[in-house]
Amino acid sequence: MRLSRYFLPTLRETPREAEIVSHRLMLRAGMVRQQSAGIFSWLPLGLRVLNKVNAIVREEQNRAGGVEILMPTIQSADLWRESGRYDAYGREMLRIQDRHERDMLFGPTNEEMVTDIFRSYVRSYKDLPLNLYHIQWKFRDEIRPRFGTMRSREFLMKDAYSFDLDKEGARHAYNRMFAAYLRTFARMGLKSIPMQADTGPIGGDLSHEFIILAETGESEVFCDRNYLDFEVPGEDTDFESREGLQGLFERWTSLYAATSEKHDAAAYAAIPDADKLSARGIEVGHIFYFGTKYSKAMNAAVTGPDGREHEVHMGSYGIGPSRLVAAIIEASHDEAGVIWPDAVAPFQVGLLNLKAGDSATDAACETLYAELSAAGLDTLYDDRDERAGAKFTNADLIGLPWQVIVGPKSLAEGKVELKRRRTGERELLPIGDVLARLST
RNA sequence: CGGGGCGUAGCGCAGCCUGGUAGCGCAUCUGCUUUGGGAGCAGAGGGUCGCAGGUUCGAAUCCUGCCGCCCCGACCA
Repeated sequence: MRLSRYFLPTLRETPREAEIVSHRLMLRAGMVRQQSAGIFSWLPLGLRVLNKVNAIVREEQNRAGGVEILMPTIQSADLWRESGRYDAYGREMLRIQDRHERDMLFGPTNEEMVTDIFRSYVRSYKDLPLNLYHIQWKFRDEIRPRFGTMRSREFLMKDAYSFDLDKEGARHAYNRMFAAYLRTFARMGLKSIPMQADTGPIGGDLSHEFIILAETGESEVFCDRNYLDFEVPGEDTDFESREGLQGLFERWTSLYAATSEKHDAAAYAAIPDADKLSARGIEVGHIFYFGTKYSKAMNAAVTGPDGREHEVHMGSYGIGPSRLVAAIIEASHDEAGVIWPDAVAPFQVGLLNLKAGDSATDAACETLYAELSAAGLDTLYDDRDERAGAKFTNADLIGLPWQVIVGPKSLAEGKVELKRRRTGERELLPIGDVLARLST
């Protein structure tokens, strides 16, 4: 993409409303625009990141056996009356009426709807297990939205729902998501730690919040430092192996980790001092087993091998991609701007023509731009008629992992400069070596 | 919902107390000069001062009501 033809409205100054660093940088880097309290437009750069995040989420859901669907944002109140949640949900749910004065709502979540889909089609245990997920906009009319897309009213959520014949099956479904979440966040350059979460009326140990550590995180968390060095399950993870995933689950829950709501001071005190970690964190995922709560209320049952009807055991599994974008920035930035992990960077390479209009730098940049693009590297070519300083500042702000800097001085020796955003390291290399260097 | 704060040009702000024809920086446009870390000079454009009432000869400024946004607390992907 040529920057001169792109839409990247970066700001030199920080809009007043932005308090935390991710919100400030998302506004300054021209990623989002707030349209109303907690409601955002996603501008081109922000949308690219959001799509990268979604792609990783989708790949890992699919790998773990999830099947993607897409349910609507607007739901009928009738479904929610069946489960009893229409009255129970409270004012966080945005209630609306259509022209026929039928009660509708902007979905805050989709348990009812997915259960309705399930019960409409699935009759036999032979069709289980099933895990349906979608990535869709949700609306929760938060009392106080804040922190940009970290806590917005309209937000993107990946929500998956598992259906199993019994609790043992549901536990395996849970473990699949557990492993998938560890992989998902790790691929985004984040170290996530599963922490005990409130299980509500069901009880048991089957609810975890996935927390990433960040100074500006919303929750206070306590855990064993050794989690940071735990090995994340690899691509070769066998999601069919009940024993394997159960072992993984047990390993990743063997040490203490809890948010302040579930904090057990005595258990924490038992951790050796050197391993104690008290920090702030951001919840980026939440997985939950809730048994037959909805299948019972909404009559979602299958015939089992015994010839009898069984209400299915369900779980739900959320990830907030629009929050993750902010969370990634919270975890990865410096004074100059964002530092995108390679996997979610809006472009992999920024190509800086320090003297647009100069025939030598223009020609070199055109060649490099064509080569990089042909090699499948997403490249943002800063071909604007701006001063070098403006281009450097802008490139650092939007945080592309690599900067290829083409200026008249080094070009006279046939060289260009390669800068790694994360470390600030620069190296001069022959222009012909750039592609090979970036392809590794 | 309780407490606090803010709405003046695209962004950041001053002006308000003590009413008198709306200003600064950045950005934008034009020209010249500059050209490796958000350039310099000269010029130009851009504002129903959040909205509605009221007081006054006169309101960005004083009064009343409303709307919007932000921060702190209780709730949440």
